[in-house]
Amino acid sequence: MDLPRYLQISERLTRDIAAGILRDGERLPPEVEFARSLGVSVGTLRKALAELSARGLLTRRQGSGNYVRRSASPTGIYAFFHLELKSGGGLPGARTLSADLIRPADRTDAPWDEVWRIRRLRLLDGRAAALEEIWIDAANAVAIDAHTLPESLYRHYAAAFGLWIARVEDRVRDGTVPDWTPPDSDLAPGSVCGLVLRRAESRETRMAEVSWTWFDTSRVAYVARWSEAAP
Amino acid sequence: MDLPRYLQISERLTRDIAAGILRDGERLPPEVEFARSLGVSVGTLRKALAELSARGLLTRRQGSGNYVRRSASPTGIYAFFHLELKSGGGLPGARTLSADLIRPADRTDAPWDEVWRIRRLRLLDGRAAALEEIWIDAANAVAIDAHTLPESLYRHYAAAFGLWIARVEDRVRDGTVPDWTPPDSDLAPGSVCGLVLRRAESRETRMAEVSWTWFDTSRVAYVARWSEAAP
DNA sequence: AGGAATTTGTGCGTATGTATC
DNA sequence: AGATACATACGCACAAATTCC
Repeated sequence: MDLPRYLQISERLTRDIAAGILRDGERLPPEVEFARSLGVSVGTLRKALAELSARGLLTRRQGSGNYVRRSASPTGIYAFFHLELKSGGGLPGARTLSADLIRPADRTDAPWDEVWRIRRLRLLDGRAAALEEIWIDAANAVAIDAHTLPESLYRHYAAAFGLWIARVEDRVRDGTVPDWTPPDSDLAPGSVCGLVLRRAESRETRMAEVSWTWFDTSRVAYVARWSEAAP
Repeated sequence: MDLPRYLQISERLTRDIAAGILRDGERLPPEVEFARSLGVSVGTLRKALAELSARGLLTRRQGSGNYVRRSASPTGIYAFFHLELKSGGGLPGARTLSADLIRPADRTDAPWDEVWRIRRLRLLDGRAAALEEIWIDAANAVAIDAHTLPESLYRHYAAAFGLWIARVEDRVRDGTVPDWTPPDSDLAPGSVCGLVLRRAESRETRMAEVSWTWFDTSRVAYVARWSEAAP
């Protein structure tokens, strides 16, 4: 699968930023010169830079230059996991509880006939923070074994099937305690605050659905950050 | 204030979508034809359409056409207003309750010495949905009169002072009922669900701070949407 | 202070590839 | 298979912001 050249460039720059080859605040070469050294037209390079700018990894300043913004960069894998410790951040982790192939015929809003239902305990700094339930369209997935599931499902699916998260919709709403309880966790199921719903799509096909129920609202919060370029 | 032509076009289309002139699912004319009728080049039109697509108001399908997506649409000016009707969408509006110049010395986390405190009732489809409190750094603002405040503070400030929202952080947390009550509204102050905090920045200087307290969680929800390009 | 050089922003046009109908 | 429509890519000219001398 040949990616378009502008995406090849933006991806390479993304890796360079993540790897520290391009440092925070560093200025890229002027566009004409940079484009020539990359062997593409200025327009193509500009489209790649616009990508990075939209992702917040780059600041483009007219008359000045393009500057790397490593600080504002989401950590990639966890970019769409919006639960954080109130004390700030927290390293996300996951522990798989179960993975079953089920037919959710009883739910009227079920998007597919047959799904893999994965239930995980999400951790922040090693401590239980939320319950996670993932539905993956069985028609587009592959056999899943709870014992071999890696911590980062995102990376696993990206590598194995070329899937990626194209769009996400968070919806915080009144919570209801799920009817499945996590084993040996110190969660207090009475203190549910909200529910976040997240969808992963590939092109036009919705392939997965995720929902979180988080507990202990005194410690864990929903935090979302947005960026926009100047008008 | 002369906006670039591609922004003029995207803004006009945004208004047309919000106003219902362009209906959900409707297909726009082919790009060449549309561009000609607008009197711009195809490239300029494409840049406008890319704007709308990034905002989620448009689905662009290669070989097929451009389709309006009203359902998933933040209306541009309201792109950072993340409260919606649970039934989907809802046209945002605002009614100013008060605008005062105060010195919040009592609050230890007050970011500035003197601020304009604007209190507004936010509406969805004309019905009260949330209370909004805005703090604007008085040193960087201009005298404010509650009676002449336009509905869209964002557009007002963008036009008058060249300010824009550069970054936003939403933080949903346990709510406390504000100590100021809205006049003649049918809100039920007992059903507070959460609090959203939003900051507007200009370059590196934080200049404003916004918080919402929304009521009636059976009707209004917090909804956030995200997009990411393929890896 | 001011003007020239540099650098990105906007806008136009065209050719070709690729998905859809 | 052919026509249609969007995606990618190239190149150029001028505007606007910044930087530098």
